[in-house]
Amino acid sequence: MIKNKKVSLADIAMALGVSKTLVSMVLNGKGDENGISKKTQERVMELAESMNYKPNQFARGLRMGRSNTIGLIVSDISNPFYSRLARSVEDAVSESGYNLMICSSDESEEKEMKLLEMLINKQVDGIILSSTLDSTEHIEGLQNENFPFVLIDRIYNDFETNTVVVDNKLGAYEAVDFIINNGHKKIAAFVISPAHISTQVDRLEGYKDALKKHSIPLNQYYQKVIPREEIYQTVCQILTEWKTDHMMPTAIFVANNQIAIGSLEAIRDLGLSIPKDISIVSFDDIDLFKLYSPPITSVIQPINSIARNAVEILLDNIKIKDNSDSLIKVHKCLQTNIVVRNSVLKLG
Amino acid sequence: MIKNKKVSLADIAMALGVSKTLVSMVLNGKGDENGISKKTQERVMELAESMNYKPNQFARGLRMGRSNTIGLIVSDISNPFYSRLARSVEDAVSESGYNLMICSSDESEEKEMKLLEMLINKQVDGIILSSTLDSTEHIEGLQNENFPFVLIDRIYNDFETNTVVVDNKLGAYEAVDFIINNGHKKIAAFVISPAHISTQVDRLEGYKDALKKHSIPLNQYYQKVIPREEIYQTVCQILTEWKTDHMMPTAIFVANNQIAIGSLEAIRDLGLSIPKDISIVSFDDIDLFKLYSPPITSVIQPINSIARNAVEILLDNIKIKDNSDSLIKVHKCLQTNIVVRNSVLKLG
DNA sequence: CTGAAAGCGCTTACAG
DNA sequence: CTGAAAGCGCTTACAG
Repeated sequence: MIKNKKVSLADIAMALGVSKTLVSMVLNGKGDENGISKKTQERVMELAESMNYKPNQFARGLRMGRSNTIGLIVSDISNPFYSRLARSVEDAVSESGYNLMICSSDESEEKEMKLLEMLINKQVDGIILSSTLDSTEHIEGLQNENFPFVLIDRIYNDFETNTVVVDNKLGAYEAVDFIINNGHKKIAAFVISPAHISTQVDRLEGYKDALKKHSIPLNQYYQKVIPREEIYQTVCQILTEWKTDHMMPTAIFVANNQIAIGSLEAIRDLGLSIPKDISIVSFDDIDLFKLYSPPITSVIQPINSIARNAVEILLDNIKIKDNSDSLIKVHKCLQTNIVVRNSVLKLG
Repeated sequence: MIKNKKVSLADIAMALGVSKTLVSMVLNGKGDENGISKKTQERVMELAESMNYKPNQFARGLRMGRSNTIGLIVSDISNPFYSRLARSVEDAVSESGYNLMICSSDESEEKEMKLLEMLINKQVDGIILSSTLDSTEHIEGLQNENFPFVLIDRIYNDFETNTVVVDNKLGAYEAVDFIINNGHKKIAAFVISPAHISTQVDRLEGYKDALKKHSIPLNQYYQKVIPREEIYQTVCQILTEWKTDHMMPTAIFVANNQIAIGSLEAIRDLGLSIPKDISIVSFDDIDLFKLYSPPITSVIQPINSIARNAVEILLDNIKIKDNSDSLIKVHKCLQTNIVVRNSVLKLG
């Protein structure tokens, strides 16, 4: 039975004929260190239990300045990558007795800043952020105020803070290297807008590195930024353009699951067949890839590990802040894995 | 620039040489009704702005007894149906100035009860709940205490409260009717565990109704509850069993997207082809269905509308509670749509 | 071993 | 038109 009638510390103290101080100490596990007799402690515990006492979180937060809540900002919680990430963060965080507030920034810098402000205003104890911001100005602000946070998924080269990422460059490199090793030379890359996001920049870098290593000349014409609002249409356009120009690549490296979905649709609707007409490898693994025909080769991110690491670092930082030691910045760079399926044609 | 240095009402009052009362009134838009001069109001507003004043939410919450936060409990935020729902709820709620706390119950009754307690303890102003609970005991508890909440997706027949659902029975009926109209007679139904959940019960009802209407005898052997922990294995087993028994149905109605994914995989791995060997229609539309070959016919739920309705009802209830009028229970039953693709074979 | 008291920052009767 | 004061429920020095 869930009770709503609010029982307060005072009620318990009153009923027991002791002070609120004593009750508070006992309930917070500070009975022993304050030398409260075992008997008294037991009486307090029992009564609190039987009265179904729950400390008022507002009073507690007001007094202690902490909420036991952490915030998570991602671009869109309905994107399967982020919803899984959120799920892992939720689990990790709640194991440590924290609650989670999940927000979607919609890739809008303005919205993200509002969200950041809102979370801080709600006095979350820390934030895990996959930022859409182009400049680090606001994030540096957080840092200067010693506010605990960790950047995941997307980071900034020129700015030192807590980060948990995947080796996007290497992951992309391996994917494209795999394509090349299957005999391909005309390989395109699709990156999603906004193209300044580090994941997209790094994956494009990895793509270029792989081509370079195999002495395949880079071709701007094969590097496309797909606007996230109209993926399908844009890919159709590009494909048609390539076709009329007689410049159709034999393979495409897709840097993100959303572009992959739109591309798969476009490729199918234009009557192209994978991998006969065009090979494809995508970043991010989603259910669809395993079940598509043919199954799509893709680069898997260790989502759970990203979440666990981020939470661990954040919680450490929150604790350190409590002790007012100085914060040490930590970086985690996790490895991706390539799952080979049947979307790349063996050439020659 | 995000400021962390906390500016309080007292700081503003002090700086302006007025009382906290006045500042509080002005900032809460009660300046006019308390006859504060326009000039004073302006001075307060300006200073608050320039000092970047943000009211302390704990103090506010403690004093007013509300958090401006609402809770959402679903079984799993990483399930695409729920992640989209959560996203819509997030949008709707934030338009009204509320924040959202999303939690996953993992279909565990125990976890759900803890989550419920936690949210109430955090004093969320209301809860939107897709409950996994078999009995309504705890939910009735909430109701008795006049705590604002609305049940979505999953409901209870024997218990009157706010609900927003989809017409699961009709949706399933239409799907199965569609299958029958394509000439099928041996039609199986897959439902996910726990089978007591209203969505699964209702969809199975709809399936039965359709068969009855067309005078097709019901066959227990074709009605399967698939345990959510091992969907793929179970479906493989069932399919093999049907095959050896020479009882293979010509079509399957799948009551949930998770079973659909596992079933598609099982069907493929057993070398069966859709729709030649077996036809399939699923509830819930996910990206996969559109892109699968063949594309899967499915029943679409109006996710955004479910979310919007639930939020509207909840917020109304929260307001009513503030006015301490009595709460009126409202029920919304939304219609599903069937998207016909190519997963059902035309027989005869 | 235990308690009285202050104070976190806000809102809201109440008083003038 | 405006302010002094109480109180929401907690934790934590401080005192004994």
